[in-house]
Amino acid sequence: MVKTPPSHGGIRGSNPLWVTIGNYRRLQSYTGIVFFYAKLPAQGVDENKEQHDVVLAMIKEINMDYNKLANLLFPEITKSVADYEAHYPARELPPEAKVTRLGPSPTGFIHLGNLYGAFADERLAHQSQGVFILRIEDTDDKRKVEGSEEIIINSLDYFGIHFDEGATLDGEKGAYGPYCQSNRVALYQTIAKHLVEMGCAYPSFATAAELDEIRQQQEAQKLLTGYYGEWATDRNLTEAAIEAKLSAGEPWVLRLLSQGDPSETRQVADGIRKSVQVHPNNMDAVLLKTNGVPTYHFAHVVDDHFMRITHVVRGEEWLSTLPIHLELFETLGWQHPVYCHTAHMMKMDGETKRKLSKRKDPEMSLSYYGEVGHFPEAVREYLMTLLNSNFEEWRLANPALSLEDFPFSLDHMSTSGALFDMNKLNDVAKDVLLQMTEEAIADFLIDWATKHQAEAAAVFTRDRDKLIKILAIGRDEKKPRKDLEYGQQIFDFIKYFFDEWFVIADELPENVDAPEAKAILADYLATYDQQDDNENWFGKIRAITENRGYAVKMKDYKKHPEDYKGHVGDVSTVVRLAITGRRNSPDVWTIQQILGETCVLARINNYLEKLN
RNA sequence: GGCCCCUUGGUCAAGCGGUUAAGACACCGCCCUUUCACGGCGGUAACAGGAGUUCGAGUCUCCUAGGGGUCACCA
Repeated sequence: MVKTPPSHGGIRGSNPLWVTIGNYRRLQSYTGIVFFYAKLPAQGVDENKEQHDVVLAMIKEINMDYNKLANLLFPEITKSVADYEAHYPARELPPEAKVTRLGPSPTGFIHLGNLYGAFADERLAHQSQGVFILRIEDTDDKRKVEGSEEIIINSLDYFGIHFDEGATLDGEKGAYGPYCQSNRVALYQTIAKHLVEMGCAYPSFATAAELDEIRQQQEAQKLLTGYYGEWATDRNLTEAAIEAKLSAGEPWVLRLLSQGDPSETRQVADGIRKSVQVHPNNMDAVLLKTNGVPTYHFAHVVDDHFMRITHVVRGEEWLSTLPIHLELFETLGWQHPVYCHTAHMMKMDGETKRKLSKRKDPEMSLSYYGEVGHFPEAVREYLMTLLNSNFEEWRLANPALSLEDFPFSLDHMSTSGALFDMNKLNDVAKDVLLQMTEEAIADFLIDWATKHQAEAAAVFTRDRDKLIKILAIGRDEKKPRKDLEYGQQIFDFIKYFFDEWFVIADELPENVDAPEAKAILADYLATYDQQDDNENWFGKIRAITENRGYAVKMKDYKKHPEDYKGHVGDVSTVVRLAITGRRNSPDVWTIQQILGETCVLARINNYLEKLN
């Protein structure tokens, strides 16, 4: 049998409601103003004059008690809510300006999914002449990792996410700080004290063992687990009992005295999902932990109110605790921000998809992308294709415009989780790199190698001009080459240009055996001239092809393969193999121009020897 | 298990009651080609299932199923 929530019987909103405290039952407005008061087991209100007077007296008394309790719990707190309202005035911004914030907890780990959300925050704010804030949510000591703030800031900076306000590498910036939650405890406690004064929060001394006991009973009875309703026995603690426990030094947490009725259903507007269905909260959620530091739920509400945040972008895992946040905003009489719950970025795990996990998916870590040298512009471009469904279409129409020119909008965000697709990222990268100059790519590579690829760093730095020439191959044409993706890939792709890493990696083509290859290379050496232009050079290839019985035209070979030893591609592949060590490479003549005569001849001679 | 979110091809996704159900990536084939790449042409491949509303449903309703998330003094 489901028990009726014992602590209320009224309807939330503008209507008053019943609340039970200890042996008393009272009727109050949802902002905490007490109208009537009666001893249990009263089930209704007797409105006769005599009782009314008694009630008024009791109200006076109980209000005194709340103030007394508040002072007992928070003797140090002397400021009022109004003081803070004055200290953090409304922002002076254009009407459409959005104020957003990123609130990472300093665990030192930040992954692609976080970047996805951060990018949305950033676009929303900066596109509307708003403000983008970095707030460090360090309310859990256990999770704190030394130096992780720096990692977070640097990782985001690498991907072009810059903040207007909040924590920075050298101190804090902005008038709504402090921006580390651990430095805002006095503020949280002031609001907490206010809640106690209103009779909307109370100290709870329940130990972990007691909570566990409650949970087990609830499970046995197949009831919803948690500290709520009549299970929340510390709601009934008398003033004397509280005082005794406090002076005995018993640890306590501050809990919300929830007044919600979960049997109701509400639709809440959401920036991304249009509307989500929730049931009002009835959990007496912990507001302040034993150490006086707030939980996320409380800190979020207080901070986003006083930092004057307009839009909260966060993952859909927060949907389930949204009712707690809504109740807090309402109880405090504050307007809540526009919630924007994003879909999770997913990953394939065996046969099924799942949310990205910091523990299981190190390769999703932003630091990983830096290590293998993904270009931030490419990652941003890819992320935007996931962020807004109409972005690819826009990009097709505006290939040269900056990403910042794209009108990002919440309306085009997906509500279902997207699988991260490395393939697509690399494809996007090719186009992005095409828009960059070779110099910019080279400088990025040198910078990347310096940090993550020491052996390449020395060579790239020494041969920067050569590197630029290599990167420039085939980019000027009407149909430019697109084979550059990310640092490590580019390094592997161009290694053969440098003697440090040059090796013969591939086999001869099927149509050519070793003696034949030697003959071809001998012919090639005999007429080799570094001064040849591309046309002359290819004329010589054609001559060798014809003289040795290969088809000069691919078409001829395909028609009558039996008439030839092979085709011109086979001949050039032998030469290519000698010079690059690979069967696949850009135009051989261009490569020779970059390598220089000495190097080309040496490589051919070495290969000839190898063929013996 | 309760509650919430989600569900169009392998992947990302258009679609807002009438379409031959777009496009991109990947894949396959052909063409071009001194290789690769690029490019061109073509192809395989989808509305989770079932009822209902309607002249007509991927689009609206309900149910079912599947996936995901969440149920802490973690965020």
